[in-house]
Amino acid sequence: MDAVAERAGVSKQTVYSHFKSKEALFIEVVESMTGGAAHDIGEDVEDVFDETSVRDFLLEAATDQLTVVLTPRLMRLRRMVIGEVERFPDLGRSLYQNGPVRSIDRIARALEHYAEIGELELSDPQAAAENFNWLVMGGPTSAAMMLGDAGIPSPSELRAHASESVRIFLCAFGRDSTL
Amino acid sequence: MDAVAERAGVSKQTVYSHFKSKEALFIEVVESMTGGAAHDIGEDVEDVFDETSVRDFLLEAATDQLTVVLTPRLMRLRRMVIGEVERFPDLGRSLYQNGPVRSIDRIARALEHYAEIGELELSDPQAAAENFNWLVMGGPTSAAMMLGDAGIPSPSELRAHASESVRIFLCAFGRDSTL
DNA sequence: TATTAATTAGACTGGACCGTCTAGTTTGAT
DNA sequence: ATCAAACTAGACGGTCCAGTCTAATTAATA
Repeated sequence: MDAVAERAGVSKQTVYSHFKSKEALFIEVVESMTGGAAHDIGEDVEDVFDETSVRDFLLEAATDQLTVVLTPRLMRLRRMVIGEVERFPDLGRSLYQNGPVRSIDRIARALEHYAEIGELELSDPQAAAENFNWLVMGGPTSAAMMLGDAGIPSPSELRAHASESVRIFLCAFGRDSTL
Repeated sequence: MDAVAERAGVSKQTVYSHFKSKEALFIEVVESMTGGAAHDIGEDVEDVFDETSVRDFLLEAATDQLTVVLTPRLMRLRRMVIGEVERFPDLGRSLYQNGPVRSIDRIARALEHYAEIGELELSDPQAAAENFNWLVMGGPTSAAMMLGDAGIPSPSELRAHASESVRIFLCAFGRDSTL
């Protein structure tokens, strides 16, 4: 807390006048950062399915997500929250909701749309969206979690990975016409 | 360390005679646990590709892996290590090597075999194995990381997830004959 | 039996750090 | 100008905890 005050250019007392305790400050930081990142992703691609093909939509969704999430700031946050999950379960839930769940829901809505117009063949959009999400994010995030910021792949690696993930997904859920 | 000594039924001094410091003990615990889990998985399925179909092999590999890794003990270890990655990067590397890397290598060898006998169509077994691994493990492990032990899916959910993952993978890499 | 090595319980040191308190200063509104 | 509210620097108490030290006990070996 001394370091926080110094970094903020403010006295420790002032920090405590804004936040009841270290725990309260920690919680607000996490909620704000996760909410902010979710907003960043949601803004970039907002319900413009109609104009783009499934493949292009998924590719953009994947690369956006990879580039926003795989940031040293967010990865540090994630590591910290995970390390404290047992002490502060709410933080973990918040991160999970504002992170994966939000992205998956957005993708699920898109998949449902593409299924309706006959470009995809799937019975459970939510499940398919989950599979897509983790196919894209699972490897890179896990590596970044355990290997530190050095484990964050380069932008070109991310693009290649996104494109291969989309290919696999479309093999499983795409109609012949879209392949 | 007091708690460790008490739990071991031993004096604190004795703990310190076996382990130079808390950090040293921590490291040995992590290496031992990760190595042990890797051994468990490797043992169950050991180079018996020839007798089983790709689908059955992948299904068994996926369920084995899910059931071994998604254990409260291992998930707690993983959370702890991730939380300390910046302070102890070696621990993270060790966990990554003995966990994901080992599994992926094993799967890559199998995929190569099945490609040779014409049951799979792939140019890069390592990359395909990575995709399979994270398709299977990404969702469940991430949920367990952030939601705590309560986020560990039930055995039946795991089976369903494994089977769906294999289906998707085979859509992308299977030969028509194997579908 | 005698001697040496290992173990034990528990006190203790030192450092880190959260949160409070004090006394003095700045700011802003009336 | 005045008064209240907010801010500042920094000291301080209290707690937690890693690692050491001590004095006594046990185990093992010659």
